[in-house]
Amino acid sequence: MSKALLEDLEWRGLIAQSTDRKELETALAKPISLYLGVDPTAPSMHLGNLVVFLVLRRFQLAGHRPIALVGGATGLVGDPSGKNDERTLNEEKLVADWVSKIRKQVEKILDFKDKGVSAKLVNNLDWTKSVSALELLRDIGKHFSVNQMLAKDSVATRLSSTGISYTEFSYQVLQAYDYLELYRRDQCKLQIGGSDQWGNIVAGLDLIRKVEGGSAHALTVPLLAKSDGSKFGKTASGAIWLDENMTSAYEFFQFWLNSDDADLPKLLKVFSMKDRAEIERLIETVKVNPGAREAHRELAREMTALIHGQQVAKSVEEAAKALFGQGEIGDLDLKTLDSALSQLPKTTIKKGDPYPSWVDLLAATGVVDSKSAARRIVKEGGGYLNNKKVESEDFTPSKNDLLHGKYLLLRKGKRDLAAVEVIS
RNA sequence: GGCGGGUUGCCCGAGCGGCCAAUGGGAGGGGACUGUAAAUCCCCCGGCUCUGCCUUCGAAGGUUCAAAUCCUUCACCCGCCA
Repeated sequence: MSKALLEDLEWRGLIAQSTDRKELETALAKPISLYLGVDPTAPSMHLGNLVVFLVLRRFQLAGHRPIALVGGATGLVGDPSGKNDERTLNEEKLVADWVSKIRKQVEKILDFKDKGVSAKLVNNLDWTKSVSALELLRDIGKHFSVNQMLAKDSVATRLSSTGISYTEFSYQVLQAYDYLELYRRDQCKLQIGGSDQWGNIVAGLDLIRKVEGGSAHALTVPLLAKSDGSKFGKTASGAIWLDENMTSAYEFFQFWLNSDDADLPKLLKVFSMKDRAEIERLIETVKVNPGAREAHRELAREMTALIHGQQVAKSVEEAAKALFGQGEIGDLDLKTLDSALSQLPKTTIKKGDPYPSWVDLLAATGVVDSKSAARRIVKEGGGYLNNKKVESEDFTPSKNDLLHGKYLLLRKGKRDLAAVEVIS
């Protein structure tokens, strides 16, 4: 079991670094507890976080017990890893709010009902907040060598550039303490994380060895990049978030569907829970018949269902199918149109009110940033009403343009859609 | 502490009194080609009540008919010396 899991992770390209492979294999021969932490630095996790959480899920599926740690405490301090500048501290209340939002997302990814290896969710604030400064310095701090702390990449990088505050410098101590705590209370023997977490994780291993004389393990996952080397999981409008209010389910689905063919093999391996044989089959379809985008679609379905639920995934896919279909948009029946448009950003206008001009409408729906941008788009032939190009800047839609007497479908470019609904 | 260099639009980076909303590259956007892909080619890329007007060149003052460009003060960064 242990060997198969590690081999699978290896094949998927999900192992960046680990402590001694043989020992890790041995440890994994029996079910163990392992943990993964996220710091609440935003109201939602994004695809980068998801990668590592899916690895945690893979461990759970292989029979191990996952502990998801949300860093209510560490999030207040700020991790210097991978950051060029000191971060501004967030309000406690805000962080607490983010913690609760992230919790909900974690609950979708891991199985909390599994009888044997039910997942567990913890918040490091619970054991950190009552520790006094003196206790921390005497009981924990004593085991840290500043020499070693300074040598850590995250710290060294900052020392040679913009500097680092005592607060962020102490981050690794807190994270190490987390590992120790989980080692003690849950016999947690493995911590996983993004490859930028290696230093922090190792700090924990050292602490466990010094304080408890115990041995624990570490495994990191590579940071994901696209085939062209650019950062993965970013679009023009920013990161792809798991929160529906930040990245709609429709956008989320479209993100996968529109992925570069060249990235598909990697994406499938990293994100999909499908087995190796199935993934290899899908990769083959990309080569044989790329235009069909079967693999894109499968992945989009799987990911959307995981994060937004089966139902939503289905309706979002249907919406895309209807809106991008070959036929006349006006031929869609009202029911299909209703549900398709419900997935899009929408603005309303009151029945009887004068219709805004074409340019105003584009700007109002948010498909373009400003009226200037809207004019530009129209001039360039990138504005479409009900899937028909409208090149005149002074055009104003009218009642006759309404679909089923209530909708206008706006589009910028090839796939940026929005809806306008006339309400009474 | 002393001397010198820097801070420009999303990022990098020119400009160094009027011709500057500001050269060039990247990112991004539109079009063509396609498959709601990539590559390629063409075009665009501060805002608005758009033949004009308004706001931008670290911050605040000042000189001038006119400043991103000159002067003063402040903040931050980077070198060299102590």
